[in-house]
Amino acid sequence: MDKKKVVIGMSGGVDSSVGAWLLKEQGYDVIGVTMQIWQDEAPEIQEENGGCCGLSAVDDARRVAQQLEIPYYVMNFKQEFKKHVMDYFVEEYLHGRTPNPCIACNRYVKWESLLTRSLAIGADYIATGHYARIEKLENGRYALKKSATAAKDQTYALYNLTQEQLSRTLMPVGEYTKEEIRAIAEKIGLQVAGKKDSQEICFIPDHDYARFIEEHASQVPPEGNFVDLDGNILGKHKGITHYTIGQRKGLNLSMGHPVFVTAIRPETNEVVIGGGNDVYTDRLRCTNVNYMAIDGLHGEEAVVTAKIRYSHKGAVCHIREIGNGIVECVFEEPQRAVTPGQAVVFYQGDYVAGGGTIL
RNA sequence: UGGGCUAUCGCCAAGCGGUAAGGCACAGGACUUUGACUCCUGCAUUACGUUGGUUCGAAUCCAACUAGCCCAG
Repeated sequence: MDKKKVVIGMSGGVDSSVGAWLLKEQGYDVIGVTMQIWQDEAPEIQEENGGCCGLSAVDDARRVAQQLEIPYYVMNFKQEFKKHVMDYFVEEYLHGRTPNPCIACNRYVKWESLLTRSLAIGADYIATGHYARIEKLENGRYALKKSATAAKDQTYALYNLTQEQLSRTLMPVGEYTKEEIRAIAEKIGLQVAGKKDSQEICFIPDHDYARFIEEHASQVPPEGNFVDLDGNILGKHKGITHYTIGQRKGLNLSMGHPVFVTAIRPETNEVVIGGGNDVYTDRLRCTNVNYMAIDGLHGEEAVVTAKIRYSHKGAVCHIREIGNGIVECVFEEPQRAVTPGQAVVFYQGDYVAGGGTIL
């Protein structure tokens, strides 16, 4: 009757800390691990970030592990992170797309790399402090289910996990609300109870991602023209890496009414500008689809609720395969700022049916 | 160089003798485990092309000057 061994990724934040405690309460043999992913050693900067990737983390996480009396290790995943998250991030922007680094980090670093190494040291599962639940459905597939708190649901950023990964993952905080988690943290005396939630891209603390791209790309796209939908030149832009679909701020265009980026054209180095209504579309196509609750569409059309960004409330749409692994998604109501590079995630009820990368 | 018009915040633009609207842009903040969006706040040194004049008082009336535009050439 050996206890099941689980490795939990600890960021030093409230969620993963309480998650570790919950697992221990549930009778698991818990091992705490913090993933070293990008930090250079600049503690003072890191203090600002908590949560998912803030590796200021290490000290906090170690302290929590000591308090919970569980073994604790730091694992170095800098190479994996650089390749799958940072390089990908830069490359996407250079092609005029808008990446979601958290999704890539989840699948390739937090899961793929951490799971592999955890299994290697004899673990049965890995766990994280994400607000999501995992269930094995009647059809035999594993699927993410929205967390108990809709407001904190994090299934969107996890849609890309594989069946194998899901089958070996535990998400202990998914059954609770953020308030309950903080309450537990206080009850068991964790110092991180009041730590602020993380936000912004973790590896660009100053939020100046355009500069980050300049520093990490061999060459960056030059200045170019802002053009309207008819092709008229409206002004100069600073390089396509500075923009994303739906963006309003920073364009420095005074048209008398608000204007937004409606398209980015890497081929001509143009950024297309339009009014508020021009940024709505009722359809999109996506690729690299990962199926979760279902194993595919099998040529059938399906009606799902789709989220096109982390904070999107979700909208009803019809999806169908159109060949080459591409899925077309037609919304019943036009959606604002469908953005290439971002993820579209399909939900059937509270379950993640699948998702893909917007083209 | 003959006739006419216009000059107000970075851009557009109210104001028509009584003590500088508004929109856009911009800045700061809030929201947010991606980028955005959205929301809140701020944003014309007696300052309204310049110099004088008339008025208790002018961005608002007058004159000259300067600049730009339009018609005539």
